[in-house]
Amino acid sequence: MPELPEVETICRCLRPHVVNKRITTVRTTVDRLRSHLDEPHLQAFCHGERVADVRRRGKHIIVELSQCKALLIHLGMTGAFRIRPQSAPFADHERVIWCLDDDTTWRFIDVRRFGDVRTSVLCAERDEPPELRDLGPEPLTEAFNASVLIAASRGRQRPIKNMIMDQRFVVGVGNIYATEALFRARVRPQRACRRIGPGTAERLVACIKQVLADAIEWGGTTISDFRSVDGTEGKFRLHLAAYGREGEPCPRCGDAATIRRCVQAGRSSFYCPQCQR
DNA sequence: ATATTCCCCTGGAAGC
DNA sequence: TGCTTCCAGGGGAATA
Repeated sequence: MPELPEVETICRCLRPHVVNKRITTVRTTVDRLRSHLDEPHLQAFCHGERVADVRRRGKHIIVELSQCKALLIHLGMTGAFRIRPQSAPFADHERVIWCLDDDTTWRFIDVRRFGDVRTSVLCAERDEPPELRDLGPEPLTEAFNASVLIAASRGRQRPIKNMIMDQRFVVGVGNIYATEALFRARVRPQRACRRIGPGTAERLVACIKQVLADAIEWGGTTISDFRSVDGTEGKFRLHLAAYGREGEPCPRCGDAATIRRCVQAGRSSFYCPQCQR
């Protein structure tokens, strides 16, 4: 569900609720999410800790505690957070509950349990957790640029869409924003990445950055599940040009062309056969 | 090494 | 109405 703009939105919304609060207790309601959930370990790890910061790396959320300890949280497809009073009973699909010292609780909700809550230890404050070392550059930084794309494409046969969704190449881009960026850049998702020239690479990189920045402005995209910590929906859905629009006229070509759907790497792609080449 | 396919899980929508 | 099938924003393991 959540890609970079949704995770960024959630981090911004979560921060004021948890930063500088102290964790008193951790409760889990299931044995496992994506990986095993060890309640005693989580409790020992978090007990008495003050939340120093909440930040994002790709689609991962890093909750920094003191002394380089951190929680690594991934939202998977349906993960979300809610802040509720200590007295509120457990609701459906609440998987991990942190009790804070201000009489509130911070709860991780995840219907499909594709999410993940792990503990980690950083080498230094503000450092990258070792578990995330293989991640590619952040798309909204200078480290992600056309030469990186060209270099990663060399000698590769895979479709460009698969490449930009590969978190080792660039982080944070999932199915929706890959689809939208390719539409904006007029690049067909099936195009072999090695067939992307320097000009097209520049255009595509710019479109990836722009679509992610736009989506952050609108608080992300809500198709069905996504909600921020305060329950608000992402408004970027109204600005999707291609995603989910199979059979509709292309926003660029008008009635001259119809958006098509195909399946790549097991996920739906949407594109205009006329203006995306 | 590289590129697909399968699978984890649940619920909502569409089809019959 | 009710049952079945398909589909979903992610990612990692298994497989060609």
